[in-house]
Amino acid sequence: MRVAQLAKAAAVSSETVRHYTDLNLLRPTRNPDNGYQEYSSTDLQRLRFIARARRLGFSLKDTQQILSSADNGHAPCSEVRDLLSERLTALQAHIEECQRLALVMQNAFDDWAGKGECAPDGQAICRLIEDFEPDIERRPATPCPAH
Amino acid sequence: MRVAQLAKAAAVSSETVRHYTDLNLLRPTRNPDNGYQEYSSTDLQRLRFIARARRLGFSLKDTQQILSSADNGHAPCSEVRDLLSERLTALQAHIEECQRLALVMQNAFDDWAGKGECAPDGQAICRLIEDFEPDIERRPATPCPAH
DNA sequence: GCTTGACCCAAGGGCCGCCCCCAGGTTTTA
DNA sequence: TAAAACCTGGGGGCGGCCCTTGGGTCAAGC
Repeated sequence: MRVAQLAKAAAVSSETVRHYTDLNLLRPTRNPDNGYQEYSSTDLQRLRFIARARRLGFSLKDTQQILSSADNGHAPCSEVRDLLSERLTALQAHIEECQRLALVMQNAFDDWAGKGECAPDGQAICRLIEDFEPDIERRPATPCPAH
Repeated sequence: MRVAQLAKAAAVSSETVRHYTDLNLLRPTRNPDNGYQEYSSTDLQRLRFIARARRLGFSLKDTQQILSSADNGHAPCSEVRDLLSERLTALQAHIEECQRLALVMQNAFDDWAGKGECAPDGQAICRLIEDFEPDIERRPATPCPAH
């Protein structure tokens, strides 16, 4: 199969396929006539595996490690279990971090409901923010997306 | 003040100060003798403002926009409120996404508790992952960190 | 046979918010 | 006076792709 076919079969983008190929997660052969990448059904299996692993919260690096374990003939299953539990713990910490931030934001929002506009006086930038100082907060270890 | 002093006064790193300076969020003058950056108390105010805004979940781009509003003599407060509510909504969506993922991971973990090792047979990579397909899942709009 | 459009390639930059390194100049401290 | 601590600009790196540039290739319709 070629890039687009493989991508479609695993419901990812062609760029993703190329990216994984660059990372050596997929190992296509070359069509000597035109230089195109030729993917096998093994590649499809690997790609689907990667997609599932990512859905389970593994990083690409995790997946790389798991795959190379398997490539070397080791059963990666206990490794996978350990990794998953690590990732789950980290994810839960991340969620709590985000929830704390959401609380801070909600509090700020509520506090501000009654305050009026601040005129720019050449001193203050925006009192809504300047006057707000949340309870002692630590930097999130895993930053929450501000997007 | 110089970089390190300013950084300390706002409890951020010198690199962060330099980064914000590159982004034109801070506007130091130059000491003509040695070419060092000289920050004013206004810069300190701006830096503290930025730090607070970030603690409230705003992105640097948001903050840039708010500051330039203020620079242009507009009171950014209503803008700030709107942005905050947008960011809060996005954050809540992100949290829910992460919670769904955590559930999937937890289910996977529980499901796997009873399964044994899978021997590498040249076909399966890791049945634990390959056999697992979570309930119909969509790609997270805001990806959760797998680290 | 020729165009059109869909596909393919490699290489590189962009996103975000910094952190870290380099190689060299300056200032502060002991 | 020497060491330690600071400063400069420029560049690369993180993750996981996405997008662009500037080509080459291929299938289908006229």
